[in-house]
Amino acid sequence: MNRRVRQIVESTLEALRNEGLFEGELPPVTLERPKRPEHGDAATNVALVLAKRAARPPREIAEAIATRLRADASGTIASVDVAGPGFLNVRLDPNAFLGVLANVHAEGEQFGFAPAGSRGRRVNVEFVSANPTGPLHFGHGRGAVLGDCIARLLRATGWDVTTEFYINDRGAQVAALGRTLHYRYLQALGHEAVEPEGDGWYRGEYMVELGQRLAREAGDAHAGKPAGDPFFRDYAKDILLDVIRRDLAALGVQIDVWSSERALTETGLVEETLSALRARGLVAEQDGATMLLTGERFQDKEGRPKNEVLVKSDGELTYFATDIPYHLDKLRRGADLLIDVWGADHHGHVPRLRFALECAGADPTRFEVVLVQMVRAYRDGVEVKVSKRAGQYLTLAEIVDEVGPSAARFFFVLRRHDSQLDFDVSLAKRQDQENPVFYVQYAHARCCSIVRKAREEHQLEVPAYDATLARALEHPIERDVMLRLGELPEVVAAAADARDPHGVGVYLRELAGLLASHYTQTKRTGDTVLPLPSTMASDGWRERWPWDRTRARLMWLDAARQVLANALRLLGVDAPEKMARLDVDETDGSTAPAEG
RNA sequence: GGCCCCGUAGCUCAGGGGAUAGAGCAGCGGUUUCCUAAACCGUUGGCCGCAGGUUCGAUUCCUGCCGGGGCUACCA
Repeated sequence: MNRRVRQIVESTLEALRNEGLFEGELPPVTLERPKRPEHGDAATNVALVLAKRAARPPREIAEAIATRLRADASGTIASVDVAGPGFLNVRLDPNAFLGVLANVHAEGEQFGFAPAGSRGRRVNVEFVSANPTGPLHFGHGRGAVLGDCIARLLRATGWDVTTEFYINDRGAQVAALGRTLHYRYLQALGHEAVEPEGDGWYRGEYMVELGQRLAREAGDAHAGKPAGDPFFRDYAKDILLDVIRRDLAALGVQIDVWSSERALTETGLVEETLSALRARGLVAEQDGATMLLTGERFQDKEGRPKNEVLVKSDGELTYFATDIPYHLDKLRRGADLLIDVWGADHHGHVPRLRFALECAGADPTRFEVVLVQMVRAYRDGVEVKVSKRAGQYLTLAEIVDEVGPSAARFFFVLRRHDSQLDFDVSLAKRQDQENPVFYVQYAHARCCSIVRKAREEHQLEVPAYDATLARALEHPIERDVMLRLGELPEVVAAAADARDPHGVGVYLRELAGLLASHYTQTKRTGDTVLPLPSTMASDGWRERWPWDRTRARLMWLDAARQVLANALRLLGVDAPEKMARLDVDETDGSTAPAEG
């Protein structure tokens, strides 16, 4: 609907340009929903933007535009006001926003999304990419959900999306994993075993279990092998990768491609890339290591120019050395754009990798990184502390199990990705309006419930869109809701563009809020969608009941239901048709968190 | 030291060049307890961390400072 208004404004501007009011390109027409209702249904500041170029007062330009908009014959615009410093406040013709219902009904599950089958540009979204050295921890969940939602958003806006997980199955971390398994395996066999030195091993309980499992499966068949034997590394890695797969699946995260770093090194692509860099004179030996020369681009702590290590003095490749060919490989496989979701603790590597890709001949603008800030978990108002040293951490699986995948996903997406997030586990479990997931899901379930009740108790189906019928929608909230429904495409586009689903969550809460207000308000005043029991208790109520309004509202409510479902699907959150009726079984002693 | 993120109502957070800065919770005042849940309506409450700058216009962009968090490996 805003699209139609925008088109009308744009063609108006074009006409005014032809008349010589201003020159050059059309300014971008931004339409916003005014905060104050008296400012109409849509407002634009184009006149203010144009004022300088046209060398005329903004209000004068606004008047010129307004005059033409008022003459528009498409039946979209009801009135136009010039206000304040030169805003154009547009009031829509009722037909225009009632038409939203027609669009929603026509497009159904596709409403808000790019047309199916549109072949867009190809994007590779890589996320999580945790070391296969243990179950995913709580913090990984945020990156996982963010990456998955970015993928969904891009798909919804016409991109051809591949999601990818890069397995760091080579190098120091998996070597430490192998040593750990060796140690725990010997322990499980009852052999004398020496604890690996320092922090070079994984202290988590899961490794004890893994050692016992190996001992159970193979007896002492592997007891003679040295700690560094690849067997231990691979055995542990394979099992833990399966655990990670399960953790992600439980969260509803879809990974299309699992990419092995080890396999990459075996293709020769790493050597190829190194030689290419060497051929360009960008590589040098320094202190026994092979370095990428970065000129003055990067500095160390003391501010001295710093080169980047590619091959360590012990002959091992750094992750940086394999990251370069890995990203080149993703581009070679046909991606027009690479998006990596990284923890914010890696932010220092973004310019380095981009620089290296550029050195290797790739287009650095095709490489984007979304940095996700850290998450803290709170239970009953106190932070859930973890001990990294003891190998104890809050696992993702634990949280998903506790609050369910829908709540986990919604909570991870509640804040912008570049803000730190406090995840209130107690709140995520609550079954009341305080809990934003419950609130939004309940709005959807309530729509379903009313539609269901209409069918079952009143033999009323949701009517097909009908402009005449739609005119029975007179409640002010109904109008607000229709305006908001029409905004879904813009909300989706903006979220996709920002690589951040957070705006969809905000939108959902606002829409759910409007629907809740409508429900409770009408219930209070008695003009509900369906007749209340008290109404039906009186004689002759059927003749007095405004059935057209009921049918109109069913049409309206069903559109709202559809939009809620579509937006929830974008976040991977369930849109239940019924809320499980909770009986009073709250015996876990959880009390409302006292903030303080 | 350098770099990144954040600072908006008592609390949790939206808004990211435009009009009188919003929501939820908490507080206060009312109404209601019947389409699935204690909700609804109204209302109080803000130097948008501070100071400069850019701009016709800054909460929004830039710089500096203050406060909070994080990163700063020949680990990933």
